[in-house]
Amino acid sequence: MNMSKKRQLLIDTALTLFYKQGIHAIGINEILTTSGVAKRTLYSHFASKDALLEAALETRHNTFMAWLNDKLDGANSDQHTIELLFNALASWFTHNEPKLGDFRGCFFINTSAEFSDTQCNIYALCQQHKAEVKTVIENKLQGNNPLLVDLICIMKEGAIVSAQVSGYNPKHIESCITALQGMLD
Amino acid sequence: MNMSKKRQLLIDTALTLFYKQGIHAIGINEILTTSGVAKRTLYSHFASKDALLEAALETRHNTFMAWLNDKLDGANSDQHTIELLFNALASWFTHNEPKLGDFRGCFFINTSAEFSDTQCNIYALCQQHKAEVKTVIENKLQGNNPLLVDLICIMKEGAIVSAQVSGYNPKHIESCITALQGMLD
DNA sequence: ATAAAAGTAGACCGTTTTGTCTACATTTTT
DNA sequence: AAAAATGTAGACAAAACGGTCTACTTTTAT
Repeated sequence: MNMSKKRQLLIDTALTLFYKQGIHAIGINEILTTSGVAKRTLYSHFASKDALLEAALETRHNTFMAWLNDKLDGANSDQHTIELLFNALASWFTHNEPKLGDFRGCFFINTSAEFSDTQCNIYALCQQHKAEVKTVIENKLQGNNPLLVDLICIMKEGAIVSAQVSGYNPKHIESCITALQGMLD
Repeated sequence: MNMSKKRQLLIDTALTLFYKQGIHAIGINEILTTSGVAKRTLYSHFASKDALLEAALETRHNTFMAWLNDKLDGANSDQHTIELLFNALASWFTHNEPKLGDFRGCFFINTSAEFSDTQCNIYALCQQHKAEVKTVIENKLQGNNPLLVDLICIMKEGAIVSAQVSGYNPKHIESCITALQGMLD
């Protein structure tokens, strides 16, 4: 059965460990001992480690999209949307978003960094995630302004990576908000 | 001897493979067979795989800084500096910068993604690299405008990551240049 | 109730991992 | 020229890797 409790436990455990430690740094056995599930069970649910990773990416995607939609909900102007978005990111960076877990960059960016084959399914899932996030932002904005959408997304990625590598800096978030809102006039 | 030809060959080979495939995805043995060097030789030069990686990060840092300085050289205005920077990035993304090798994101961002311990030396090297790049950009700009510097760096990271995950899009580069130049007034 | 099906546990397998060791070649010093 | 130090080669080792297999338990369907 696909909705097995163990199956979901495996996905959740894998996601947590993959996100926290990196994919190649985590072995199947560590996922099994952490979750308390047997190896045979894992391989009855998933064909391979990669298949488990794909399921984890899907789960993370759903979690993130729900979180993002929630955060952007109720915006009454583009100015407001930009503020909500980057304040949500700041909250994530400072480990105040329990739904997303302790911040260690973007799971999809990190995963892309570990997979060199841009043709593989895992890479495609990372791309898709980014495309869907962009669509959500696009739809939240009132006017049709592709340049603004691109900039918001680029600055979002830049803010995530900077927070991960160089550490969180509230000034960066403020800079992004100020710069983007300055483009609305 | 530290300047051994074999030593440098090992670093260069490791850098190429690590950058192209990811660090945990490449084993010591692959570096050895590719370079044609013996294992014992590697471990007389480097204490561990991590030590080799540190040397590779250092080499990459020097290469990148030389490339960046070269690209930004001769700018006669902040407007010009921004243009030179982002056009250089675009050229990198499209594999037209032989000094930097085939583009697969930023080696330091990718490396950070694979190492979870933010206290380890490897992470520190990634941070240092980003700080030094920021300093170079800062010094190229005429006025003292911390907000502008932060934004340039954030958009630079965002552009790199977007090009890696979602693919290169010339419009993104143009958007960055336009937005940043719009802030100079 | 019983039979079939699905889930579970963990020993096991071949490969690959990082790193060591012995034996030999080359270079440097005296 | 001889001796000491350094560099090189590749077999080797212990552990960890992803993945399979046999035996057993639990759930589901009739």
